[in-house]
Formats: sequence, structure tokens, C-alpha cells
Amino acid sequence: MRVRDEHKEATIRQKAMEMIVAEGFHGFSMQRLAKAANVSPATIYIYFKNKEDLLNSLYNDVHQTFARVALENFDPNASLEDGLWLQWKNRMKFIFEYPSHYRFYDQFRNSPLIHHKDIKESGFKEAMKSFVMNAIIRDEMARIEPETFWSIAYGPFYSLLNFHLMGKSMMSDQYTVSDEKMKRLLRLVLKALRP
Amino acid sequence: MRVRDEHKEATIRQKAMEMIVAEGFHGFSMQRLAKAANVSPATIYIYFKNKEDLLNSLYNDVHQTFARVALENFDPNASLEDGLWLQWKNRMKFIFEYPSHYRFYDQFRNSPLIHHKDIKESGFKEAMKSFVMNAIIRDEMARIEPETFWSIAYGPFYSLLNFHLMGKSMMSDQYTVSDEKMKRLLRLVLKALRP
DNA sequence: AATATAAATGAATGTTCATTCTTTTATAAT
DNA sequence: ATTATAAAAGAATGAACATTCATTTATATT
Repeated sequence: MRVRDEHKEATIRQKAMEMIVAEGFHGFSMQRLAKAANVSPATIYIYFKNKEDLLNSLYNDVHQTFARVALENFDPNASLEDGLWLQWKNRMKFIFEYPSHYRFYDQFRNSPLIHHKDIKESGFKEAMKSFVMNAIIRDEMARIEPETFWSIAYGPFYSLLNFHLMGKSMMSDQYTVSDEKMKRLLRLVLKALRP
Repeated sequence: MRVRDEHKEATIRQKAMEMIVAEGFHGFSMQRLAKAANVSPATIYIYFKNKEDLLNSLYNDVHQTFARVALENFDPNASLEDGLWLQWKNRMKFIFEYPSHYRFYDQFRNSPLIHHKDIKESGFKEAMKSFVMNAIIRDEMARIEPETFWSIAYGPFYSLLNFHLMGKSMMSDQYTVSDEKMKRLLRLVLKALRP
């Protein structure tokens, strides 16, 4: 029998993401995607049940990659500063390496059609939990509700990042954020978290 | 001559926002909007040049309302704590009073089709600038780059808010955030900003 | 009351959409 | 080499789309 050209699926996925990032969910259609990926519309339906399935698959894919990258080299026993900095750096690496993945992710997350089933959490929560517990025990950090911790530990990070990704920075047209700037931000965050 | 029924335009606007919040940009169409607002499709084109014009108009409307509400009773000479708390409260009031406006705004902002022309800034930036300058002079706050200040002062706020709006809070199903919780968050933020 | 005018309409336009159908093509197994 | 099978294609389907057109309706002015 004829064998699947896995390269085709990869192309479809990549082009779909690019189209959505460039033109949003409106302006995205299966026929235009087929043209962009150089396949027949019918071919897409070999790999994906329908449009919704394709979008969900893309989302889950990005979500899992993101979660995996965020925890690369992560040690739950690291100090609060080291652990948080590693996670920030991991996320930045991913975001600046695959900007369209992140933009797609962000756009999808803010859209109403999320069914976040099928998403494997891959021990993310557990790792974070013990990381935070350690920090509290070591007295590097005050006792803070989990949501509040999350908001302080990542809210400013994403906020500053988005300033740069959206080009809303009034001062520079750089695409990345300098490590120094992020380090300065991290120091403020750590100050907030201290006991 | 026949007179315009301004109520019609308001209905169209409201229904459009509700539809987009409920079903996203996909799933939104002029014909379905016409049905939802109980008007003929052609009527929409009396009030809006086309679909894009309608969406931009909605966005600008929400943006301006939001900016106006955020500054209600705001005094640039207030202390950092009072000024920031007032803004947070104003934003919360708006967001919880008109959740669909905020969800629409968030979704639109994350979509690629933003042409943020036509947006009157209404002295927002100036007010914030002098507010921050005052705080620095009074030594309530360290010298911090504007972007970094913004990220610390609002990043955690929106992050915590979104936890609740998206129902991702694992602990409660409440729609609003308690003032106490927000106050606790504000104290952490102020700690971060201190000189 | 008559007129002028813009609001409002329902039906119609041509286009694009998601999806499917039929046919062709490549290859693994025989 | 032949066969079986799934991949891949292109054309086709009907539904939904944005927008416009011809007509009717309401009202402010005369």
C-alpha cells in the first residue's frame, strides 16, 4: 500500500499555524490552507477529522511542547531564584524560537472554543508544587495562595514579554527582551515574594 | 424623512459582542448577527460600512470606555498605593459589570487584525506619567523603566483576574475576585516597587 | 395633506466555505 | 509481475458567507 508522507502533515500543521498567526481565525480556511501547504483539500482530511479537530490538535501540540520546554533542566530543589529564572529562560527560548507557536497559543487560549481535554499535564503541576513548597520551607518565600503566587511569578514576565512581541514597546523595535532587563524584573518579583 | 432608531445600533453592537464572546470570531457572521439583533442584514450596513468597520468600531468603543472608567476619580497626586488601588478597582468594576466587553477586548487584542488607529488616548498616558513621577519623587517607588513598571503594576492584576474569569481557579467557582484577595496582591506588588 | 428623504427591509448576488465523492497513484505484501 | 490497500488528488456539493439592490416605510418639512 502507499505509505504516508509524514512531511505532508508537518507542512500542514506549520502552514496552518502561520496562517492563523498572520490573519487570525477569520481568514483561515481549509481550502486556503490546502493551497498554502501544496496539497489537495481532501488530503487534509486524511490527517484530521475536520477543521475543529485540526485546530484542537495544533493547540494540544503546542501546549505540550510548551509545558515540556518550560521544565527542561528544571530541578524542584533549586532555589526560588534559580528555579524561576530557569523557567523564564526556558519559556523565552521557546517563544523566541517559535514565535508563531506562541502567538497561535495565545490567540487560541483567548478564544472561546477551548476544550482542554486531551491535554496531558506531564507532571507539571506536581513539579511546581514541590518547588514552591521547598521555597517556603527554606524561607525564601512567604506563604502565598497558589493563584497569587502564579500571578506574581508569571504575570509580570508575560506582560513584559508581550510588550515586546506586540511591538508596543515605545523605546525599541527589538524582537527579544534582553536577559538583563528580565533579570531586573525577576529581582522585583523575588522582592515581592520574600517573607 | 424617517429618523434613525438609535436603539437599533445599540442592539447590533451588544449582540455582536455577545456572539463573539460566546463563539469567537469564527462563528460570527453578518447574517446571524442580523437575526440575533432582529434587523435585516442590510440594516447593519446603514450603521457600519462593512464587517471590518463594525469590528473596529466595537473595539474602539470598548477601548475608550475602558480607558475612561480606569481613570474615574483618579488623582495623579494620590499615593502610589491609593492610586494603584483605585485603578485596579475601577478596572474590576468595569470588567465584572460588562464581562462580555472585556472578553471581546481581550480576544480582539490578541488577534492579528488590530489597526489601533482612531483610538483617542484621552490623556491617559499623561496622567499615568505624572502619577508615576510623583511616586518616585515621594520615594514610594524605585526608579523603574516604564515597561517594567507597567508589567509589575498590572501584570499580576490581570493574571489573577483572568484566573477567575476563565474559571481556571481550581479552588472556587466564583466569578469575581474578593477585594481582600486583590488587596493582598496589591501589597505584594507595592513591596516589589519599593525603593 | 403632500412631498421629500433617509431608514429599513427581504430577496438576490456571486463568492467562498467545509466536506465528500470518484478516481488515480504509490508501495508493501504476495 | 500482480494484487491489495491506503494515500492523495481534483472536481463537485450544498450551505453559509458578505454585500448590494429594488422596494417599502416612517417621519420632518413644506
